[in-house]
Amino acid sequence: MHSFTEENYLKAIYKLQENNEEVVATSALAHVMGVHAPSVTDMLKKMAKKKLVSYQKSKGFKLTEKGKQVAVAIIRNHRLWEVFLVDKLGFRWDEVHDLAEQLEHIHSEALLSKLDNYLGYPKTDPHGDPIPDANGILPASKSVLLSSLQTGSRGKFTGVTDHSASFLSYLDKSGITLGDVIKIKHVEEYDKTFTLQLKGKKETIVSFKVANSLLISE
Amino acid sequence: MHSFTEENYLKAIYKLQENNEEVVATSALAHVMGVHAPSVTDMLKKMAKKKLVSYQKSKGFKLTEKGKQVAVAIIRNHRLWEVFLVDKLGFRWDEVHDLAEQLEHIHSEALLSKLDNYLGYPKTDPHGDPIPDANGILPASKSVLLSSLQTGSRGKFTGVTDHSASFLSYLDKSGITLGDVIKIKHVEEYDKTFTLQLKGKKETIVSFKVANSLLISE
DNA sequence: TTATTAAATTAGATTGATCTAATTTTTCAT
DNA sequence: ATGAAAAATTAGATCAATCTAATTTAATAA
Repeated sequence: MHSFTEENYLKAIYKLQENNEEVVATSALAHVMGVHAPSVTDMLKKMAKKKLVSYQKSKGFKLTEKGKQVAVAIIRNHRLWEVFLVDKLGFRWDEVHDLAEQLEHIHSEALLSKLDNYLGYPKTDPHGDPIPDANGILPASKSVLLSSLQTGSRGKFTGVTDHSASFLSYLDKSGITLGDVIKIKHVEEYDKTFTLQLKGKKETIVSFKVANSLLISE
Repeated sequence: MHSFTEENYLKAIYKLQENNEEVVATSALAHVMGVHAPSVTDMLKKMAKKKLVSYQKSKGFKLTEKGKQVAVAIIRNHRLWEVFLVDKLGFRWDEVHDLAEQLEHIHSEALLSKLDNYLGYPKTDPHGDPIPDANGILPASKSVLLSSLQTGSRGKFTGVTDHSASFLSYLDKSGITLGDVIKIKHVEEYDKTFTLQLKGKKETIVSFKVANSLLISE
């Protein structure tokens, strides 16, 4: 099948494409992969030969349908393993990313389908990210950034855009938990600090940086 | 840490040593690893540099204490994952080997210790093989081959020496299950065919080849 | 004990993934 | 529209793991 390295490239390209549907730049990919640009060029040529990416010299590249399928399958693996690690083994949500990065490369349809069943066909991972189904269909999310909302609006906290352990444990410490209903009490003009009302808790003040990493639904 | 390849070499050397405490031959290791002899020589030099094996040119080699520790840790991983796959995910005992070969290379003390706890600190894997504890201690087994026993003896079926899927599913088909108490009714002089009495079942006849792959305790 | 066979090692190549340094292509601001 | 800066690619090396072919070392059988 594909090497771990190839799979990691595919995942990275997928995530870079997610934002805007544009082609991806060599330098951007090199940056997220933590390698130097010529390594990316080399790898892209190999993957282009396998029809995983469409690539035109010096013009950027994007995943083919086949490449997208592989990327989504790996993301499915990653997120299902994260659910396992948190729900079954008792890891915290800020501990599971690196482990899932290893587990996501286990190649077995049978394993993933049994795991999915064992976990009760979860729809989202511990960070609120949607889990693609076995056919690679990813439910479209209608969430928006808390930072884009105005005073008085309310919604449910359903995901994060920053998955770093430091941000996640900051949220734990602040008592902001996935699924909480949040109401915006006030937005400070000067520095865009948000004052939040969490159901059943006292008011919490968070910076713009934090508000800009929280996804809100409904 | 160590590469998957190195870990697989260590595991293979460990298994070859297990039988007799002698040094291992390059050709034997090449055979079980499915590579050609010069690859083994190269790899051994690398591993000798890392003090994982002691190696004297053209004289064979054996694991150092350090090498043994790594090998046992991988075997622990492998067997714990097999328990997970069978007990939690519902795989059959003849399906789990290849999957566990992938899972055993996940590097995380924390993961393994949580998995061990989640599984209830099992002592043996689904094939009856003992699981080393977190310190790498492997309980000595006192089992013997069924083929070495005489008519009239009885004991509990606690393990196999042939782990192939074909042998395991043959046992399923024949109704011979791990934990069964087996009594030897008769051993045919001519071809060493064994007639067995399984508790609560009718008599079963198995070939010497089969009797020679069943481990009996007590 | 010595010649033959078997096993192990060395030599030299290959493949995948990476690097640095040099070169080419693209972008973009004047 | 053209020249400087940025981005991408090519060229040439390196490292890990493997190979084949050639050579050396060890085992063994007459």
